[in-house]
Amino acid sequence: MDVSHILNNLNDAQRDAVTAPLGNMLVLAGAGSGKTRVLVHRIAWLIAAEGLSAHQVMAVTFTNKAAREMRGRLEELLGYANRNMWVGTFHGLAHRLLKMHWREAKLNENFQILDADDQLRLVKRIAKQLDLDESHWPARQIVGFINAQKDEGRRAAHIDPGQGDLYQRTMLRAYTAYEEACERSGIVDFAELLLRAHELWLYHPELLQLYRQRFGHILVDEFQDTNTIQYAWLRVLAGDVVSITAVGDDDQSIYGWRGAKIENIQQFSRDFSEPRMVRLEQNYRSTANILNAANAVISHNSDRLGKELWTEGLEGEKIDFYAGFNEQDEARFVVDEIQKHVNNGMARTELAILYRSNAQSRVMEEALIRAGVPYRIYGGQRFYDRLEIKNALAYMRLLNNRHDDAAIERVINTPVRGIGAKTVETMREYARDHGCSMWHAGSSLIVNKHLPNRAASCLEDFYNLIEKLDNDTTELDLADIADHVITVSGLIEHHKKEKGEKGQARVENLEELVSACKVFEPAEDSEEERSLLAEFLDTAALDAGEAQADEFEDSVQLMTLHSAKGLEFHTVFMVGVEEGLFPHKMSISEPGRLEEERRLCYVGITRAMHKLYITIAESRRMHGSETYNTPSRFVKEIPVEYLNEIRMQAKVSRPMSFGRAAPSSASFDNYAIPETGIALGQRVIHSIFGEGVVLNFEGQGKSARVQVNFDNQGSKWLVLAYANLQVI
DNA sequence: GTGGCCTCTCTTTTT
DNA sequence: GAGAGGCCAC
Repeated sequence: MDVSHILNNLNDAQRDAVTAPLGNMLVLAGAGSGKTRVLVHRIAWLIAAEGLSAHQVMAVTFTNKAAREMRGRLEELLGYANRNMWVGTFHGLAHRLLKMHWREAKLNENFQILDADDQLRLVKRIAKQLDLDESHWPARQIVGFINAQKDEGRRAAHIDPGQGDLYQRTMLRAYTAYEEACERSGIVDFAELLLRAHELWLYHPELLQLYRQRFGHILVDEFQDTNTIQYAWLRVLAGDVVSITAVGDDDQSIYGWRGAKIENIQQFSRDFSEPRMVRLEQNYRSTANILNAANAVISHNSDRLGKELWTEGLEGEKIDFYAGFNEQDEARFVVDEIQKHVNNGMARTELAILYRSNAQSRVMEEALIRAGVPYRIYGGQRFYDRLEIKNALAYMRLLNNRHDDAAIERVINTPVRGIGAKTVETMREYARDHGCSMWHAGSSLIVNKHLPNRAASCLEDFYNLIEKLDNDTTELDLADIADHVITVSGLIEHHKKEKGEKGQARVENLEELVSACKVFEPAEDSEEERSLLAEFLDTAALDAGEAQADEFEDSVQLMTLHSAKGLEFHTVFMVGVEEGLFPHKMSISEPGRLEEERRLCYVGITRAMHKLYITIAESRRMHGSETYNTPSRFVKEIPVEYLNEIRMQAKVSRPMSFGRAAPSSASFDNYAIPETGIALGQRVIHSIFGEGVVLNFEGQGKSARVQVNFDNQGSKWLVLAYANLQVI
């Protein structure tokens, strides 16, 4: 077979990795060194040259986006779509296994996935049952504990209750109750997917045997992000039978907070026999300036495996640094620059705005909308995470599985139908006492007449509604089911009544859900026949639903630094690179977490191919109050020779007036800012042109910002606002 | 049981 | 600044 097309355009190191004989291999791949390329080409090589069938290859990634990308590139290279290949996220593959072997995993056939939001609600209810005071035992903390335990592969039963302090024992009680609740209603959270899949191997050697025989080779992307349970799952599956190609970069490990262990990279060499090591250090993505800046930043981390990226590429432009007066000004600068690039003919998809936290996207969005620039946001509030969508999905889940307590809790009284807290609490108690689901509890309560008449009849109406929905939709296709559900349940009506644009948007989202159902296609590789509804619900839980958006419109890309990993853009704007925001203030005090932030910065810088902008806002409104920020320490770690600081100087030569007391001649130098006592012009820190001018002044132990605009006639400067008097 | 109004809190990243 | 929870009047 001619395999030359698989090896064309690979450098020596890449070719080494691609053509390595079957066996364990660890590829340390720096940013932009062709990591995905190596993975995809290696799979093609294994099939073409090593004689594996697609059926025998498993490829694991972390995000659905990465999985889709890999599938797409494989199809391109192989020339056909691969239906048998197991390509997916850890969670997706675990889910697939559990669906196929639900009996062995001791699950209901219809088990549902509990997402983060529903998990938090469930834990809140449990904490209440256990009489745990919210202020002492925040539900978030309990969730954190439970997930951390699961990530380490520990069930409640594995933890010795005799050991530990009050904290441990309390957490353990909650964990135990939580496990029972999930068990009762047949729901499985994200971490549980991995844990159960691991236990499937441990408790069912015959299954393990089967899969060990089946898989000839496993490839793992982003290996530095594997956590304990994921590593264990791979380790057990592989045994000393199946070989693994692990690709990773310790400098890009950014999921420590989720239990990821960089150490797994070192562990790999110890656990897997005779691993071949390949280092990919030549960067094909970024210009030398960008790469040097990235190298300089990351070199401040200790405990690195050691790797220096180099490039044969051009030096390139310097990194532009811009300090905005506030977040509005920062956004305006970014959008102005974007428009310049677009006017020069650049595709908008080649421009990305990257930020530390989702909350920052809004200001950028508003500025883009004002300028009429199409954009697309990844992540953030996901489609399937929206309140109204989750409610609609909860109804659909009930059609699929009446015993899904999380779904019942969500919609039993949404829209309101006279089933109040009291009734629901009675149901919970009954369910707890009898170890049954809420649905079961409710019907028992009705039959045994344990409820006040009015409550009973309201509850009965709800049961009739669900049964009727189920009956009416058995013959319908997915989109019609969704349509039926949102109408008959009264959800549409409910949101129409909401005032303001919000209700309208929610109605539109619900309609969008119907459209999503219309175009939904089940995973091509279903090995068991399952209802389309069930498949849709699983997809909604595991996939963010980003594929819905029109991917092909030419739009500027907005996303968090985390979700940018693995992507590249011609021009990148890293915004809000301020101390306290990035690195985030929650991470500054712990050296380990600070280093993770720095790796995140490294990831951000290395997304840029040709041009990088770093911006900050000196003052930023966050959560309703103003904060004052200085450039991030990471900016200061970039040697100045790679930076170009953009500062605009205000040159004001016209007459101007300061509020009521208009000066007769114009110069900043001779006036004090009213009410502050600061003499203008003592020292202009910096200034910015926009609609008007914003000036920062400093002197006499104080600083101030003044916004100056033309008056209506455009002949006089007027001070519009002085802001943010600050003692320094 | 419902709905309006108040206060309080919590602020990161994702499957 | 938004969302959740508490409180109160109907």
